[in-house]
Amino acid sequence: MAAQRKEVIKELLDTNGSVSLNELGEIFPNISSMTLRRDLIQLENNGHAIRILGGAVKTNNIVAHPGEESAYSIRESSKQQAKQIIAKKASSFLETGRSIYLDAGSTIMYLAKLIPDSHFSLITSSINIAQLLLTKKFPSVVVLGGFANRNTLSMSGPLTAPLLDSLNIDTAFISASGFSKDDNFTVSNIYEAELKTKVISKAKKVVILLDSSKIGKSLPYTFAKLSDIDIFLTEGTLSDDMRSYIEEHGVSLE
Amino acid sequence: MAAQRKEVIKELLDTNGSVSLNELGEIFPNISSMTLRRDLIQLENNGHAIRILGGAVKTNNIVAHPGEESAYSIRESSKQQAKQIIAKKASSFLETGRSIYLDAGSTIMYLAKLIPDSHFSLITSSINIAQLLLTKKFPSVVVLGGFANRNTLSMSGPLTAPLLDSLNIDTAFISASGFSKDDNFTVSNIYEAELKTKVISKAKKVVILLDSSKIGKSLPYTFAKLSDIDIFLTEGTLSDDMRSYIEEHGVSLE
DNA sequence: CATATAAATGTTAATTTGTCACATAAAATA
DNA sequence: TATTTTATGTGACAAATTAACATTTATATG
Repeated sequence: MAAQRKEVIKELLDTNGSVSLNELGEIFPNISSMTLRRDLIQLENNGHAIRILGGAVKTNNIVAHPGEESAYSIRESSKQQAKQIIAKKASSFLETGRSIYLDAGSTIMYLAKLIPDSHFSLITSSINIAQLLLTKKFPSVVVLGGFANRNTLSMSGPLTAPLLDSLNIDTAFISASGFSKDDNFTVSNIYEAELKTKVISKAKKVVILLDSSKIGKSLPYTFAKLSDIDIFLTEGTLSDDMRSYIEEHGVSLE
Repeated sequence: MAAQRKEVIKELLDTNGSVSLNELGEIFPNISSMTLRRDLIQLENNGHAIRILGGAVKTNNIVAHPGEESAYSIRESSKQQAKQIIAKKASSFLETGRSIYLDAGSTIMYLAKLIPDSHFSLITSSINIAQLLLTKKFPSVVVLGGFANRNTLSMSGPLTAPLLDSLNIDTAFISASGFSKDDNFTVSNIYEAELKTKVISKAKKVVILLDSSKIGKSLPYTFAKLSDIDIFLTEGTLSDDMRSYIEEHGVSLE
């Protein structure tokens, strides 16, 4: 079947960076070269590849996030939508020419996708986000090094802090795993908490992105109190109680 | 003159994103198409372009696979096997418990795939390799931060060096874009050259991985001389001349 | 300065790759 | 079932690329 064949070709492109028509001919012995050629033409038209003599090579096509392709439960997909809404709100705080910190996390990933291809100085500790940002032409991208965490695909720990010392941050977009009245912004990993704290202390403006499912939750490590941040973005409707609590602390809530 | 012509072609590539041989033929009416072709081949070898049917396109339009310059060319895809052979050889130098540096580059990517899921301390400047390593359960992974390069998907530059100061390296696996008698190990990017030099100076044992197509080529920046390295891995058969030259310098050749 | 050597360029034929137009088969739709 | 639409196959032809060799131009070097 055609669609399946194209999937295989796309995967080959992803893993090897390129495919030759000869290879394809060996993989699909009873498909004519003309058809394989046409497959590549399609991939080229879709922007997945560009054809070169004898085959094709992959273009700016990134596998953005873990599980992007796979089917989501309705519940999960509604979260995705929430994250996109939040990312959209956050994008209005982007200013060309500024130095911007992008935290790890899928909400921030959506924001990263919305960043226009223009002259920003982008700083991130996330491997995935770095990879996405590098598909753009203009922004400069600095990746914070350090110990890499398998779960978050981001760096933190003692090696990371020194790098930050020589960087200035205009706006930091930060995510959290929990927000509660008692503990405010929390995560489950102490190194990531330390990093976020440090970034927040350096940033002129701090924007928190938090989907409403995380509100009311508390995890082991607090990295910031309400007074440390400037803008709180979420998608749902908060209780009046929570809303006034946040705004009382001088935080702009959207 | 040749150099000037290549400059013009490079500019054309930069401004238009692509050039066709027909265009070039009109711009340089008294230069044979063969020569123009050879110019494009050079640009491809230097990583500035990739050739397509009838011309070439700029590489920055294409996003990267780990690796050096011409990793995208179909003509290189035949080298994948060579790279795997080299990676296989290199894997015999892996020792559990050691601190290992993995350079950026597709040959090293193959090596990364061969690393057993066990307790290594792995250090890398490559985003792709980091991502691959993080799929394993046991090794600890440190990513070097710094300015990210769109083409190689790896970090280098002034922010990167300080991170290395606090790390020890038992064995460093390094790739190069060229090796020649005159210049020894070369790459096309000065920051990457600096990083490799620094890594080599810190490593107790240095293993170079180089597929034979790169032998005899020279790029702008030398990052190491033969005397700096311990083991030279390649797949093809070298000329007796080259072989003895390498071994005379006390380098183990496999 | 002359000559040897290397590097760059030109020429051509053979080979490879690509395109086009049309035929056929398969799938979708009415 | 008939009718479109879509996907695939075929082969002749055009175009681009390669490879091998010839020629020119630059560069050493005695």
